[in-house]
Amino acid sequence: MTTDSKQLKKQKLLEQGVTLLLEKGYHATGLKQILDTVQIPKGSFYTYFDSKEQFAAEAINHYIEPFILRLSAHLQNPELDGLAALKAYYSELIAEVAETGFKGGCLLGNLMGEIGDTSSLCRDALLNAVARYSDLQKVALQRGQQQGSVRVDRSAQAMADLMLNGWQGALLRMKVEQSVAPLQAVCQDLLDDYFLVR
Amino acid sequence: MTTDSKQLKKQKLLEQGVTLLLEKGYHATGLKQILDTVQIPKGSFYTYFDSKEQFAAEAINHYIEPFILRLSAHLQNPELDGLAALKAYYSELIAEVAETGFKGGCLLGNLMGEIGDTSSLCRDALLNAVARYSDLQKVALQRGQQQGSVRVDRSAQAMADLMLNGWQGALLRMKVEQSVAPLQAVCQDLLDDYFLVR
DNA sequence: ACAAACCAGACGACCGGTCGCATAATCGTG
DNA sequence: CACGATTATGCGACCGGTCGTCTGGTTTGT
Repeated sequence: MTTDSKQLKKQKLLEQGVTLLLEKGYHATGLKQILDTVQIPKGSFYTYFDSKEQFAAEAINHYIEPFILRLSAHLQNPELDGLAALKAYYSELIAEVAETGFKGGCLLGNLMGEIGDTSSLCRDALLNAVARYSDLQKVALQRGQQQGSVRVDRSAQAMADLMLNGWQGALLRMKVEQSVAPLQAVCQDLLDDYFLVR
Repeated sequence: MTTDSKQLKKQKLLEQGVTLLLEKGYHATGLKQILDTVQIPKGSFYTYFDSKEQFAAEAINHYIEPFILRLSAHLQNPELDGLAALKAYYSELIAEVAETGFKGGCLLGNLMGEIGDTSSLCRDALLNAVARYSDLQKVALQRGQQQGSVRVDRSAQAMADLMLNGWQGALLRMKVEQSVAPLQAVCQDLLDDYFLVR
């Protein structure tokens, strides 16, 4: 098999892996199920990945990339200041999750809860992904501070972390309440009030 | 077997169940493991519970009770106003989790993430538990509002939800960062700043 | 013809759940 | 009260299924 098509199959595995991990979690997702849907024989799995655990770690990185790109895109929109970019980004996310029926939530949050303290491999991947994501939000807030829309008596990093934590908690609530209301609430509380200049 | 000793064994099952569910999650915890540690034969499990799922639902209720009692206790301390009671309560939780090595986090949060959108039985239990817990925090904040320490331009319920969501998100961060810093940060951001009167 | 890559199937372990047998408790009868 | 018959209960062994992982025969490419 060519190196190209191998990478392509690996990509497909990760893509489907993200979907299933997001839908059912780590332990409830079988490798067989992932392999079947992308038509890759079970015996071949270990030519792509060392183990299920390492597969999940790669899936984590594969998952976060689009989110970073999308937030970056909003940040490069010259019409939006830092805070407005964040608002636009989260509005988009809320609209999307409403369409998909409140399923899944965030893979990062789900795996942090399920295996964040039992799989060191995944913990490292999660740490890295969260750090990159958090940094980007920090940048957005920093810009907002420079532009005068975001308060400066709290560090951008602290506000980014609060936003991220509140969002993760709201995603959990969304799951059980089957509603985007918690997501809207946290965005409103933080982006439309707490983060504003006094 | 007497009804009394049966209830006692059921209690033991729930106790150990909570411990293991908290430590490893729903799907990674086997009934056998729970039953072995409390010396109850596997065949007897279904005289206590209808299924693993229903067992988890009961474990959820069994888990949240002590937290409600503890927060209630702080609220009944006449020396503390509503906000101070919340601060004292969360300080206690942080101190405890630091001693236990950042393991587990919150059973409610973990199960919301793992099975909150796949097990309707557990979802109902989670909804109920979260509602009771959230209500109690709302009461604390309401009292703080009456006593003049908590801002009144936001509803106590909204602030209670924000606190709860931020706390859950911080617990996830704690797991992967192996540190109580996220917990302290969210408490400080909300209880020492955002919730204060302007 | 040979090496490398691939993959079917098997492996042992464990899952949640069931079932029939052994034991215990209750009852009927002398 | 004694004792066999009958019912109720407890539980170890087992069910079909799935798990993640490994191995060795087969295919592929050179």
